[in-house]
Amino acid sequence: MNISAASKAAGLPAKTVRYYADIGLVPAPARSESGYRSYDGASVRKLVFVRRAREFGFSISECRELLGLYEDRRRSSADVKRIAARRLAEIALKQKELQSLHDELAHLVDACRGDDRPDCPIIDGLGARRAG
Amino acid sequence: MNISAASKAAGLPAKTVRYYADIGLVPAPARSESGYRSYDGASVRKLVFVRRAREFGFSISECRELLGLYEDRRRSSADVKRIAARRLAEIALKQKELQSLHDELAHLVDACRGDDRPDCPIIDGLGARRAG
DNA sequence: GCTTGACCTTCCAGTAACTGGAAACACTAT
DNA sequence: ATAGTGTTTCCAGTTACTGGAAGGTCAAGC
Repeated sequence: MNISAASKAAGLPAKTVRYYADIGLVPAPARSESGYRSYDGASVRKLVFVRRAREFGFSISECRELLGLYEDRRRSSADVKRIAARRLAEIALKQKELQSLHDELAHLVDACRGDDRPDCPIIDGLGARRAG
Repeated sequence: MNISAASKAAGLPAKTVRYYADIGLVPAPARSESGYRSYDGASVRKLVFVRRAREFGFSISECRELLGLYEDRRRSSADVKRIAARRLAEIALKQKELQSLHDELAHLVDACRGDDRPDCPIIDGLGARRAG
């Protein structure tokens, strides 16, 4: 399996597949005689795992941790749950921030007539923070 | 007003204030005889404007646009509203993504006993995408 | 006048996680 | 033989800063 087949199977760009091996996130693949990278099912499964974890917003360094646990037959669920719960808390926080951002900006957009006149509550609203 | 006073007034690190002038986002400030940057109220107002816009998630390039409109006495509300509405749509999309991410990860965390046993729904759930 | 310390300057490098592109080699089909 | 596609390495660029080194400036205290 050359890199483009593996990258298609994993759902990642070939560049990214190379990159993940370069930084040691996944093991460097075997090479053909001519130097082509050669992938098997196990490598692809790891790449899928990493892609999924990245989609969940885990950082590369968290992916390293998770991948370690993924490969370790003796890992406890507790370790994994700890990392996932931390990530979940970050997501919840991000959601709250995004919500207040949305509300504030939506308020400004609503207050803006959107016509040709220079008077604009959005610009005014960006100029100074209101209480809250 | 030296840079640290201006940066405090604007609510930005001094490094960032320098950076914004370096990339031409705000005009380069006047200099004292000894080469110190010297800020006035107008520069500070612009910096506050940029800080606020950045807090709203506008990119530097969008800030450039908005700042241009902010400074242009003849700008129409429509221009500003268009940029803000686009940003609002992006925020809404991000919110939806974050929500499904949250739900899926929360589901996995709930399904995990979090004990010492190696059986772990989170790890399993990262390995393959379920329908949905 | 001299020192101390805070503040200022420029410049270079690093961060996260890739992505784009050039130059050159390998493989396949015609 | 040649064309076209796939692959390799390596370097640079992206975004929006941030950290740090080396050195100049200013005000206060002795």
